[in-house]
Amino acid sequence: MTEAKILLEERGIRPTQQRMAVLRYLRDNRNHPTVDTIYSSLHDRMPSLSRTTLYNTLRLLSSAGLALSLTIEGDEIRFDGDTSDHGHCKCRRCGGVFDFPLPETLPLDLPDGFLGESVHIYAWGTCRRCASLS
Amino acid sequence: MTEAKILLEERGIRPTQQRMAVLRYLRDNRNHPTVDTIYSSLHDRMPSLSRTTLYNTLRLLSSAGLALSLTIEGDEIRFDGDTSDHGHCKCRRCGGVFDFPLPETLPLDLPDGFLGESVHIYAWGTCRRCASLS
DNA sequence: ATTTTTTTTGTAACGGTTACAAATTTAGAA
DNA sequence: TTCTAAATTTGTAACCGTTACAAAAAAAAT
Ligand SMILES: [Mn+2]
Ligand SMILES: [Mn+2]
Ligand SMILES: [Zn+2]
Ligand SMILES: [Zn+2]
Repeated sequence: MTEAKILLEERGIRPTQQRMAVLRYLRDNRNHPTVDTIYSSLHDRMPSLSRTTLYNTLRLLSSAGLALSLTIEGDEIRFDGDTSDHGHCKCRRCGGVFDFPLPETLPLDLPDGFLGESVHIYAWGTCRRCASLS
Repeated sequence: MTEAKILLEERGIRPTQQRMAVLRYLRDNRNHPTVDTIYSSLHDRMPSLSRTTLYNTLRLLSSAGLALSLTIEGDEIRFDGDTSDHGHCKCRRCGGVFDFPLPETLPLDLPDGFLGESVHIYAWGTCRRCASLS
Protein backbone atom coordinates (compact mmCIF):
# COMPACT_ATOMS: atom_id res chain seq x y z
CA MET A 1 0.00 0.00 0.00
CA THR A 2 1.65 3.20 -1.16
CA GLU A 3 1.82 6.38 0.84
CA ALA A 4 -0.14 8.31 -1.77
CA LYS A 5 -2.94 5.76 -1.66
CA ILE A 6 -3.21 6.02 2.10
CA LEU A 7 -3.27 9.80 2.06
CA LEU A 8 -6.06 9.87 -0.49
CA GLU A 9 -8.17 7.24 1.25
CA GLU A 10 -7.80 9.00 4.58
CA ARG A 11 -9.59 11.94 3.02
CA GLY A 12 -12.26 9.93 1.28
CA ILE A 13 -10.79 10.47 -2.17
CA ARG A 14 -10.71 7.49 -4.50
CA PRO A 15 -7.11 6.56 -5.16
CA THR A 16 -7.17 6.34 -8.92
CA GLN A 17 -4.01 5.76 -10.90
CA GLN A 18 -3.98 9.38 -12.06
CA ARG A 19 -4.49 10.86 -8.63
CA MET A 20 -1.86 8.63 -7.07
CA ALA A 21 0.62 9.50 -9.80
CA VAL A 22 0.13 13.25 -9.37
CA LEU A 23 0.31 13.10 -5.59
CA ARG A 24 3.37 10.85 -5.70
CA TYR A 25 5.04 13.25 -8.09
CA LEU A 26 4.37 16.24 -5.82
CA ARG A 27 5.69 14.42 -2.78
CA ASP A 28 8.80 13.15 -4.53
CA ASN A 29 9.71 16.33 -6.37
CA ARG A 30 10.12 19.40 -4.24
CA ASN A 31 10.84 21.67 -7.18
CA HIS A 32 7.56 23.61 -7.07
CA PRO A 33 6.55 22.51 -10.55
CA THR A 34 4.14 24.21 -12.92
CA VAL A 35 1.24 22.34 -14.46
CA ASP A 36 3.21 21.76 -17.62
CA THR A 37 6.23 20.47 -15.73
CA ILE A 38 4.05 17.89 -14.03
CA TYR A 39 2.32 17.03 -17.26
CA SER A 40 5.55 16.47 -19.14
CA SER A 41 7.02 14.35 -16.38
CA LEU A 42 4.02 12.08 -15.98
CA HIS A 43 3.32 11.73 -19.66
CA ASP A 44 6.09 9.17 -20.13
CA ARG A 45 4.66 6.68 -17.71
CA MET A 46 1.03 7.60 -18.29
CA PRO A 47 0.58 8.65 -21.91
CA SER A 48 -3.20 8.85 -21.67
CA LEU A 49 -3.19 11.46 -18.91
CA SER A 50 -5.10 14.50 -20.06
CA ARG A 51 -4.50 18.06 -19.04
CA THR A 52 -8.09 18.32 -17.84
CA THR A 53 -7.55 15.49 -15.39
CA LEU A 54 -4.34 17.08 -14.23
CA TYR A 55 -6.04 20.42 -13.59
CA ASN A 56 -8.94 18.71 -11.84
CA THR A 57 -6.61 16.59 -9.72
CA LEU A 58 -4.45 19.53 -8.68
CA ARG A 59 -7.51 21.47 -7.59
CA LEU A 60 -8.78 18.41 -5.73
CA LEU A 61 -5.49 17.90 -3.94
CA SER A 62 -5.26 21.57 -3.05
CA SER A 63 -8.72 21.73 -1.56
CA ALA A 64 -8.04 18.50 0.33
CA GLY A 65 -4.96 20.02 1.92
CA LEU A 66 -2.58 17.65 0.14
CA ALA A 67 -0.90 20.34 -1.94
CA LEU A 68 -0.41 24.07 -2.11
CA SER A 69 -0.87 26.24 -5.15
CA LEU A 70 1.56 29.11 -5.16
CA THR A 71 0.97 32.24 -7.20
CA ILE A 72 4.31 33.91 -6.86
CA GLU A 73 3.92 35.74 -10.11
CA GLY A 74 0.75 36.28 -12.01
CA ASP A 75 1.66 34.37 -15.09
CA GLU A 76 2.34 30.98 -13.57
CA ILE A 77 0.93 28.83 -10.83
CA ARG A 78 3.28 26.46 -9.07
CA PHE A 79 2.37 23.52 -6.90
CA ASP A 80 3.92 22.25 -3.73
CA GLY A 81 3.49 18.86 -2.12
CA ASP A 82 4.90 20.22 1.10
CA THR A 83 1.93 21.70 2.91
CA SER A 84 3.83 22.59 6.04
CA ASP A 85 4.27 26.23 7.00
CA HIS A 86 7.23 27.65 5.10
CA GLY A 87 8.27 30.58 2.94
CA HIS A 88 9.34 30.69 -0.70
CA CYS A 89 11.95 32.64 -2.54
CA LYS A 90 12.36 32.91 -6.27
CA CYS A 91 15.55 33.58 -8.16
CA ARG A 92 15.13 36.33 -10.73
CA ARG A 93 17.81 34.85 -12.94
CA CYS A 94 17.14 31.13 -13.16
CA GLY A 95 13.51 31.21 -12.06
CA GLY A 96 14.03 28.55 -9.41
CA VAL A 97 11.79 28.52 -6.35
CA PHE A 98 13.25 27.51 -3.01
CA ASP A 99 11.94 26.92 0.48
CA PHE A 100 12.96 28.61 3.66
CA PRO A 101 11.74 28.17 7.23
CA LEU A 102 9.54 30.70 8.95
CA PRO A 103 9.97 31.78 12.57
CA GLU A 104 7.62 30.20 15.08
CA THR A 105 5.68 33.38 15.58
CA LEU A 106 5.69 36.04 12.93
CA PRO A 107 4.80 39.41 14.43
CA LEU A 108 2.29 40.73 11.90
CA ASP A 109 0.40 43.90 12.72
CA LEU A 110 -2.81 43.05 10.87
CA PRO A 111 -5.56 45.68 10.60
CA ASP A 112 -7.70 46.15 13.67
CA GLY A 113 -10.29 43.39 13.85
CA PHE A 114 -8.88 41.38 10.94
CA LEU A 115 -8.91 37.65 11.73
CA GLY A 116 -5.85 36.17 10.07
CA GLU A 117 -5.92 32.53 9.01
CA SER A 118 -2.84 31.96 6.90
CA VAL A 119 0.18 33.82 5.58
CA HIS A 120 2.26 33.43 2.46
CA ILE A 121 5.67 34.98 2.26
CA TYR A 122 7.47 35.36 -1.05
CA ALA A 123 10.96 36.75 -1.44
CA TRP A 124 12.76 37.67 -4.65
CA GLY A 125 16.44 37.78 -5.26
CA THR A 126 19.36 35.79 -6.59
CA CYS A 127 20.05 32.20 -5.64
CA ARG A 128 23.48 31.03 -4.56
CA ARG A 129 24.28 29.27 -7.79
CA CYS A 130 23.36 32.26 -9.97
CA ALA A 131 25.22 34.65 -7.67
CA SER A 132 28.37 32.54 -7.98
CA LEU A 133 28.11 32.58 -11.77
CA SER A 134 27.95 36.39 -11.91
CA MET B 1 1.30 71.38 -12.24
CA THR B 2 -0.28 68.21 -10.94
CA GLU B 3 1.47 65.71 -8.73
CA ALA B 4 1.07 62.96 -11.31
CA LYS B 5 2.71 65.09 -13.98
CA ILE B 6 5.69 65.83 -11.78
CA LEU B 7 6.16 62.19 -10.86
CA LEU B 8 6.16 61.12 -14.48
CA GLU B 9 8.50 63.85 -15.65
CA GLU B 10 10.93 63.11 -12.86
CA ARG B 11 11.32 59.67 -14.36
CA GLY B 12 11.58 60.80 -17.94
CA ILE B 13 8.12 59.53 -18.85
CA ARG B 14 5.98 61.78 -21.00
CA PRO B 15 2.97 62.92 -19.02
CA THR B 16 0.21 62.13 -21.46
CA GLN B 17 -3.41 62.52 -20.49
CA GLN B 18 -3.85 58.76 -20.25
CA ARG B 19 -0.79 58.19 -18.10
CA MET B 20 -1.66 61.02 -15.76
CA ALA B 21 -5.21 59.77 -15.40
CA VAL B 22 -4.11 56.25 -14.50
CA LEU B 23 -1.46 57.41 -12.07
CA ARG B 24 -3.84 59.90 -10.46
CA TYR B 25 -6.41 57.13 -10.06
CA LEU B 26 -3.92 54.84 -8.37
CA ARG B 27 -2.75 57.53 -6.00
CA ASP B 28 -6.27 58.66 -5.09
CA ASN B 29 -7.81 55.21 -4.70
CA ARG B 30 -6.11 52.91 -2.29
CA ASN B 31 -8.48 50.03 -2.96
CA HIS B 32 -5.99 47.81 -4.82
CA PRO B 33 -8.05 47.81 -8.01
CA THR B 34 -8.00 45.28 -10.80
CA VAL B 35 -7.48 46.31 -14.41
CA ASP B 36 -11.20 46.26 -15.05
CA THR B 37 -11.94 48.34 -11.98
CA ILE B 38 -9.58 51.01 -13.23
CA TYR B 39 -10.93 50.77 -16.75
CA SER B 40 -14.53 51.19 -15.64
CA SER B 41 -13.70 54.11 -13.42
CA LEU B 42 -11.73 56.03 -15.99
CA HIS B 43 -14.02 55.32 -18.88
CA ASP B 44 -16.53 57.97 -17.80
CA ARG B 45 -14.09 60.83 -18.01
CA MET B 46 -12.00 59.38 -20.82
CA PRO B 47 -14.23 57.34 -23.13
CA SER B 48 -11.56 56.78 -25.73
CA LEU B 49 -9.18 55.02 -23.33
CA SER B 50 -8.39 51.58 -24.66
CA ARG B 51 -7.60 48.52 -22.65
CA THR B 52 -4.31 48.17 -24.50
CA THR B 53 -3.21 51.61 -23.33
CA LEU B 54 -4.29 50.77 -19.81
CA TYR B 55 -2.26 47.54 -19.80
CA ASN B 56 0.73 49.30 -21.31
CA THR B 57 0.50 52.16 -18.84
CA LEU B 58 0.20 49.89 -15.82
CA ARG B 59 3.27 47.96 -16.91
CA LEU B 60 5.11 51.23 -17.50
CA LEU B 61 4.20 52.59 -14.09
CA SER B 62 5.18 49.33 -12.40
CA SER B 63 8.58 49.18 -14.02
CA ALA B 64 9.14 52.83 -13.20
CA GLY B 65 8.46 52.19 -9.53
CA LEU B 66 5.28 54.25 -9.49
CA ALA B 67 2.97 51.32 -8.83
CA LEU B 68 3.00 47.76 -7.57
CA SER B 69 1.33 44.82 -9.23
CA LEU B 70 0.07 42.36 -6.67
CA THR B 71 -0.65 38.74 -7.53
CA ILE B 72 -2.37 37.66 -4.38
CA GLU B 73 -4.32 34.98 -6.16
CA GLY B 74 -3.61 33.55 -9.56
CA ASP B 75 -6.74 34.68 -11.27
CA GLU B 76 -6.46 38.41 -10.72
CA ILE B 77 -3.76 41.04 -10.68
CA ARG B 78 -4.30 44.05 -8.48
CA PHE B 79 -2.46 47.35 -8.61
CA ASP B 80 -1.28 49.58 -5.83
CA GLY B 81 -0.25 53.21 -6.05
CA ASP B 82 1.40 52.93 -2.66
CA THR B 83 4.89 51.67 -3.39
CA SER B 84 6.09 51.88 0.18
CA ASP B 85 6.99 48.70 2.03
CA HIS B 86 3.83 47.16 3.47
CA GLY B 87 1.93 43.91 3.69
CA HIS B 88 -1.47 42.96 2.29
CA CYS B 89 -4.31 40.91 3.64
CA LYS B 90 -7.33 39.71 1.75
CA CYS B 91 -10.73 38.94 3.17
CA ARG B 92 -12.02 35.57 2.02
CA ARG B 93 -15.62 36.72 2.28
CA CYS B 94 -15.82 40.15 0.65
CA GLY B 95 -12.61 39.93 -1.37
CA GLY B 96 -11.31 43.23 -0.09
CA VAL B 97 -7.57 43.80 0.10
CA PHE B 98 -6.18 45.84 2.97
CA ASP B 99 -2.78 47.19 3.94
CA PHE B 100 -0.86 46.55 7.09
CA PRO B 101 2.54 47.79 8.25
CA LEU B 102 5.59 45.55 8.33
CA PRO B 103 8.15 45.55 11.12
CA GLU B 104 11.37 47.43 10.45
CA THR B 105 13.41 44.29 10.14
CA LEU B 106 11.77 41.03 9.26
CA PRO B 107 13.89 38.10 10.41
CA LEU B 108 13.78 35.85 7.34
CA ASP B 109 16.00 32.78 7.29
CA LEU B 110 16.61 32.72 3.55
CA PRO B 111 18.53 29.78 2.04
CA ASP B 112 22.27 29.87 2.43
CA GLY B 113 23.78 32.23 -0.13
CA PHE B 114 20.46 33.57 -1.38
CA LEU B 115 20.60 37.33 -1.92
CA GLY B 116 17.16 38.69 -1.05
CA GLU B 117 15.98 41.88 -2.72
CA SER B 118 12.32 42.26 -1.85
CA VAL B 119 9.60 40.52 0.09
CA HIS B 120 5.86 40.30 -0.36
CA ILE B 121 3.67 39.21 2.48
CA TYR B 122 0.08 38.17 1.92
CA ALA B 123 -2.32 37.17 4.66
CA TRP B 124 -5.78 35.65 4.30
CA GLY B 125 -8.61 35.81 6.71
CA THR B 126 -11.77 37.73 7.55
CA CYS B 127 -11.96 41.50 7.70
CA ARG B 128 -13.55 43.30 10.61
CA ARG B 129 -16.70 44.23 8.78
CA CYS B 130 -17.34 40.68 7.54
CA ALA B 131 -16.53 39.26 10.98
CA SER B 132 -19.10 41.56 12.59
CA LEU B 133 -21.74 40.47 10.08
CA SER B 134 -21.25 36.79 10.90
C1' DA C 1 4.52 73.58 -43.26
C1' DT C 2 6.78 69.28 -43.39
C1' DT C 3 8.80 65.51 -41.52
C1' DT C 4 9.84 62.48 -37.86
C1' DT C 5 8.93 60.35 -33.58
C1' DT C 6 5.95 58.90 -30.03
C1' DT C 7 1.67 57.40 -28.32
C1' DT C 8 -2.91 55.64 -28.62
C1' DT C 9 -6.42 52.82 -30.46
C1' DG C 10 -9.07 48.79 -32.26
C1' DT C 11 -8.78 44.29 -33.83
C1' DA C 12 -6.87 39.94 -34.06
C1' DA C 13 -4.20 36.45 -32.08
C1' DC C 14 -2.46 33.96 -28.23
C1' DG C 15 -2.25 30.76 -24.23
C1' DG C 16 -3.64 28.98 -19.99
C1' DT C 17 -7.76 27.32 -17.95
C1' DT C 18 -12.41 25.54 -17.81
C1' DA C 19 -16.93 23.49 -19.58
C1' DC C 20 -18.88 19.83 -21.56
C1' DA C 21 -20.34 15.43 -23.38
C1' DA C 22 -18.71 11.01 -24.78
C1' DA C 23 -15.85 7.16 -23.50
C1' DT C 24 -13.85 4.53 -20.00
C1' DT C 25 -13.24 2.68 -15.61
C1' DT C 26 -14.78 1.29 -11.19
C1' DA C 27 -17.85 -0.42 -7.57
C1' DG C 28 -21.65 -2.88 -6.20
C1' DA C 29 -25.72 -5.87 -6.97
C1' DA C 30 -27.74 -9.83 -8.90
C1' DT D 1 -19.57 -13.79 -13.71
C1' DT D 2 -22.63 -10.54 -15.71
C1' DC D 3 -25.27 -6.54 -15.39
C1' DT D 4 -26.20 -1.85 -13.88
C1' DA D 5 -25.23 2.53 -12.00
C1' DA D 6 -22.01 5.83 -10.47
C1' DA D 7 -17.66 8.00 -10.75
C1' DT D 8 -13.75 9.29 -13.34
C1' DT D 9 -11.10 10.31 -17.37
C1' DT D 10 -10.49 12.04 -21.87
C1' DG D 11 -10.48 15.12 -26.03
C1' DT D 12 -12.49 19.01 -27.97
C1' DA D 13 -14.35 23.38 -27.91
C1' DA D 14 -15.17 27.53 -25.59
C1' DC D 15 -13.77 31.09 -22.63
C1' DC D 16 -11.34 35.14 -21.10
C1' DG D 17 -7.58 37.99 -19.71
C1' DT D 18 -3.62 39.55 -21.90
C1' DT D 19 -0.54 40.72 -25.72
C1' DA D 20 0.92 41.67 -30.69
C1' DC D 21 0.33 44.35 -34.35
C1' DA D 22 -0.53 47.91 -37.67
C1' DA D 23 -3.12 51.97 -38.62
C1' DA D 24 -4.53 56.43 -36.77
C1' DA D 25 -3.66 60.28 -33.98
C1' DA D 26 -0.87 63.34 -31.44
C1' DA D 27 3.30 65.55 -30.32
C1' DA D 28 7.85 67.15 -31.27
C1' DA D 29 11.52 68.46 -34.25
C1' DT D 30 13.18 70.59 -38.40
MN1 LIG E 1 7.70 24.88 -0.83
MN1 LIG F 1 -1.23 48.27 -0.57
ZN1 LIG G 1 19.20 31.23 -9.72
ZN1 LIG H 1 -14.55 41.20 4.29
